[in-house]
Amino acid sequence: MADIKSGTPTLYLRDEELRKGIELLYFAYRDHNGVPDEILAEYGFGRAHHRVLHFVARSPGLAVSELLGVLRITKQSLSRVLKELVEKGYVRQETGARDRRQRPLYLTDKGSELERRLSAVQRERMARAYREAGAEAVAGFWRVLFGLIDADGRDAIKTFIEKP
Amino acid sequence: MADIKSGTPTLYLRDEELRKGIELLYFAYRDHNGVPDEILAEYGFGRAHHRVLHFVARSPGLAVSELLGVLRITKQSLSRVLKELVEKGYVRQETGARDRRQRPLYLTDKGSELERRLSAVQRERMARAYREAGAEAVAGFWRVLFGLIDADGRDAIKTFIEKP
DNA sequence: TAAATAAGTCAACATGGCTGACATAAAATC
DNA sequence: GATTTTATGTCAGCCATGTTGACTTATTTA
Repeated sequence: MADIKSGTPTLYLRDEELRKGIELLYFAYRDHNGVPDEILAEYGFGRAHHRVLHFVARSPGLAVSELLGVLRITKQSLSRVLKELVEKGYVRQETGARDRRQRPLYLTDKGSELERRLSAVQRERMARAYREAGAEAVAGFWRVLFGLIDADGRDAIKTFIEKP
Repeated sequence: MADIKSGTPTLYLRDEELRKGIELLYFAYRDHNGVPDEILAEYGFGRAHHRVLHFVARSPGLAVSELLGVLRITKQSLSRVLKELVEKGYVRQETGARDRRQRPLYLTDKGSELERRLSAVQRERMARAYREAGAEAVAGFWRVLFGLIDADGRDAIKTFIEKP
């Protein structure tokens, strides 16, 4: 209705396109995490555990503070899941070589195994989507997702992901 | 390190590409919901309320069972947020015309206002990402996201979104 | 008339965010 | 060398939102 007054008819199409992105993002994100959630439940874990496993697998030796920066949660929230992962033998903490206050994080063999199991189902789904959509679509997928990330978020992930 | 032993160099690129999609999806989804979450908090609402507002705005007159089907949550979970939205005057429930057991959902003026406020910030961010990425990228974005959705999920959203 | 369906409700539990306060060890600074 | 800052950990409690299970009411369908 605001559209009628605004006199910019192209806005209709535009809004429809924006809404489509918003909804697809919601449904895709949900289904992308569906199977991993079921697997995690077998272990008494949740999505938060998965994130820790993912980023520790991604950057072995990651400091706790670095992980906090990536996840953008409080240390109390992280502590809860990290503690469980360490106690159950999925994550190992060493003492920092340069700075002995730090506790660099590593996956144990058991942790690597679970991480691979979880990421396998996500990678398979992602691979299927890539295959169905084609290489050009994949490049566009990355570009738009990157554009959705906050300015400081883009900065924070620079070490992980180069600008697509 | 496992990679060095595996001897399948083509796998590197592929896995890197899949991981990139997985991580970008995580960061983009998080930031996409950041500002709306803050706005919702002003009203004492959460993301679940936003979803209800979104889909009721999207399909006025939606039956409760249809909303449950789209959101894929239990009616007890929905009940909690729907009740609040109705009590606080953001959502209105009528009695179904054809089937009087149904309670078609509509946004009140107040509800529409909030929904527009929430969707505005998401649409602005999405528009910025579209603009930065270009029209071709947007098409690819849709195609890959669609491919990430479960087979039955694709079915369920047919009424909302045509296959990109 | 009986059975199925749409919606609502109560209770209890789990996950994973949050704030606030405080403790310890190590590094950095004065 | 003493002090301050930093990295990490911990306790306690709150909130939002998902779950299961059991049960009710009104209405439609068979």
